Amino acid sequence: MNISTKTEYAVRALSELALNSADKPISINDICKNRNLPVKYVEQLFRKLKQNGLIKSIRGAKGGYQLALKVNNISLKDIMEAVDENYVAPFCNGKPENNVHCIGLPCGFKELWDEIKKHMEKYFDSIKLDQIVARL
Amino acid sequence: MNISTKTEYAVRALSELALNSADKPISINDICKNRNLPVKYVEQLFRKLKQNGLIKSIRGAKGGYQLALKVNNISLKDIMEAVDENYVAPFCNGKPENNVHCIGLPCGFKELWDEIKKHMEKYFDSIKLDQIVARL
DNA sequence: GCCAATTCATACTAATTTAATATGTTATCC
DNA sequence: GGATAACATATTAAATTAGTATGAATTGGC
Repeated sequence: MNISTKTEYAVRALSELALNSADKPISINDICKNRNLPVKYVEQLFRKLKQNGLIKSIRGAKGGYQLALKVNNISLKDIMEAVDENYVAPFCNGKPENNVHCIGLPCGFKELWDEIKKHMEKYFDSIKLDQIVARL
Repeated sequence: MNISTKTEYAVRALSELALNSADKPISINDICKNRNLPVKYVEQLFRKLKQNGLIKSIRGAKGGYQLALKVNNISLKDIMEAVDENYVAPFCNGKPENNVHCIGLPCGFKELWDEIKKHMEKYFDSIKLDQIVARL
């Protein structure tokens, strides 16, 4: 139960976008230079963020990335979901193959983990990028 | 960001204690037989749970474990904290050696992670063992 | 048209963490 | 004194995560 490096890097990089890409796109290279992040790793994260519609890209020289949505419309949940897909993944997901510990027993744990998951998603969804950036 | 196996196992095993150890202690062997958990692994978890004052033990034959506190006085947070110490551990903890990404920059991220951590702790602390057991 | 800058894509390696096992000691009941 | 069970530590195995390497496709500017 912790914030993954993926999430942390994504938040850092997206903050850079939020602050500096309003008029012209900013390249991963510049972002990583500014924020001291590993270029190739961030590239991977950005591909996922793009697939999830959080950012848009311009290819070729002078290209780079910009936010695809308003800063107040991108939540920490969106970021985590994009970059770290099962960011809330309890062990028992109710599927028999993952539930070897409850053989022959009624398993009341799935419900619990589901509830926790729902709570967390709601909470992370309430934290928006603009609030994050406002504090920097 | 997920519920670790450690936490899951601990909750399962403690549920067994909550249900079946009121009058006489129950051994790890029995718990693990009932709940299909790896004995030696659970032993390790129980040592930590004991160190943290959540359970008490009776050594020797006919020995075993019992809860050291009321079921409504043991929270999911207590369990996680005991068994999975940094169960909420964001990457940037404000210490310089973990904060290489903010060299020369004011780092506003620590605050954010701290706030998240506080929220989670409060939430997990609100979930007590009796509520968990009541659902099984 | 070509070169540099840049995104896009995949494969691979390294490091770290987590899960699980192995071995053995100590205490206690019968 | 033997069986049972907690206690303790070390080791191995598996899985995940972080990071690197390589290279193709796209585009702007000279």
